[in-house]
Amino acid sequence: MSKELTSRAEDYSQWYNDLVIKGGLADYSAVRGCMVIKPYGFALWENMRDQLDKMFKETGHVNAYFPLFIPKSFLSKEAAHVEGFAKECAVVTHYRLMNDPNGKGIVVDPDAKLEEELIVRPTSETIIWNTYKDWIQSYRDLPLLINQWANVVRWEMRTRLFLRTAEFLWQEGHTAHATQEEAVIEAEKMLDVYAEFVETYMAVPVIKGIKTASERFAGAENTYCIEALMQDGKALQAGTSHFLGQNFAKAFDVQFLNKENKQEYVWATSWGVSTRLIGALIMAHSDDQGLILPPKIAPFQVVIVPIYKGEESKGPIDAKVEEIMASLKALGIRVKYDNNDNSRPGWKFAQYELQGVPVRLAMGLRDMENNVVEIARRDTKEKNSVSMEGIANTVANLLNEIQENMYNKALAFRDDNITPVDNWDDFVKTLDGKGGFIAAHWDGTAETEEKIKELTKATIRCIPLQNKQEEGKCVLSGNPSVQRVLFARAY
RNA sequence: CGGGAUGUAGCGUAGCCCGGUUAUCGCGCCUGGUUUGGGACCAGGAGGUCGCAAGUUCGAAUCUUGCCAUCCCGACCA
Repeated sequence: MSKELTSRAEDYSQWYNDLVIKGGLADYSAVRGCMVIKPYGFALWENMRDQLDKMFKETGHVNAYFPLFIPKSFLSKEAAHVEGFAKECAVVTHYRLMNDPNGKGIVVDPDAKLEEELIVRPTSETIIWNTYKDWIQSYRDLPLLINQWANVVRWEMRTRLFLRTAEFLWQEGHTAHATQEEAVIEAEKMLDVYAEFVETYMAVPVIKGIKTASERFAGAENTYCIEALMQDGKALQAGTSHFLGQNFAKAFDVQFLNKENKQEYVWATSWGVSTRLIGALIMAHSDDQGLILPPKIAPFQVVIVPIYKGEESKGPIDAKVEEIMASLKALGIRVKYDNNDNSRPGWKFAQYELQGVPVRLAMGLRDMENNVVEIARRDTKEKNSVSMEGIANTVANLLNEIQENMYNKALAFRDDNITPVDNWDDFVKTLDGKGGFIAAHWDGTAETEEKIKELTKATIRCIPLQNKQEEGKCVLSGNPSVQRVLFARAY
């Protein structure tokens, strides 16, 4: 394993790649644009997934699974939807291979052409709504609140580990409701679930808002989002929740009989977060020594490193550590004991810092004699000798403190990087210098939005929910505006 | 798909301009030993279609042409 990590200041992209690869989370694979999520990275994802899944179930949702393949004709039933996704779909055209009759190797059997091509799902709205059509007849069948954990494929031109891979893991919730009001409430509720998860568990502060028409999901009436800020001043869309209106219900003819015995189209939502969240986690917290993972979702919350002095010290140290392990596990703390004799303590210290393990304990003969243990926290890199008395509680309290500290630090950074701006010069200067979110007046037109994007690469990340209404002039056009919106360059 | 760059061992690289024994070095890996409080040391060892193909040449990692792949910057996007 390589020691050298590119520094954040030197090359931010390379720093990020190094964190992912050398931190042991994932790697590029043999397939262009696809990544291998390694066991350590997948353990992180599992912790995130399990917590989200719990929150979905607490809000009344159930899990199901729909096919990977979507008949081509389904995708084209909703006009905006196909428009948005057509350019990035992988297509299955054949179902069989054969030996190359002209030589060596294997070729696609031309006789095995599919009558209708299958699309590898870029998202599952169409196949799901085609199914819902059969599941929904009456208002008594509503609401239908289903989530699926799945992989999807979007054939992106340029990929980045976790942030944008050709295939990614995610969850997608798809709900059907009897009324518009109920569907809107659902979309907003799930946005709240996402925000709570990202802030409480990932320690990444987010801004809840709605997307402008041009940034909206293909086929949605309204897209809610949570936006996070990365350490390089760029924004990252961390999750979205869509109010789909009756668009998919109409496209797939999903009607129900209401209490008045009248046919109505159902109202829909969809919402999703993906492995991209791991990218957000990395870029929000890490430093030049490596990853810094929040205790609530870290694969290991604590690693214990023994400091041996000759063969004879191993037995006693191992025995003492077993004691500590038992007391930590009794409090539900995820702990790893690394008494691998092939690497030395210094190597292990550096390695676990690179991997972002929140707390490290080091136990040697010297500590045992004094009934203490060395405790080091990853977020601040502070090291202390603490008493073995009540060590489990000491660790548990420290884990909570780290979680809180990580959030507060990220929050302070985020808040310092929301800059109100009132004229075009400052807008450009702020964007090129400080970066971050810019709170500026916008005249509400797609033309201005597009123009700003062309000029600066900044997009409207969102119009914050419960946004303060105030009179102002658009930062570009000078036309009247009723509120500030958040601009930023984004991933 | 446009602009730029790069392909040499698992990873990172030297050599290429100016063709010439057995392709350089570091990390990692294997064996044995000594070690262990911040990325250990000694000794020995294994590992290569020099991205692929064709051409020039007595001779190609090196020159020429074509192809392929990857990365970065755009466009696109969770």
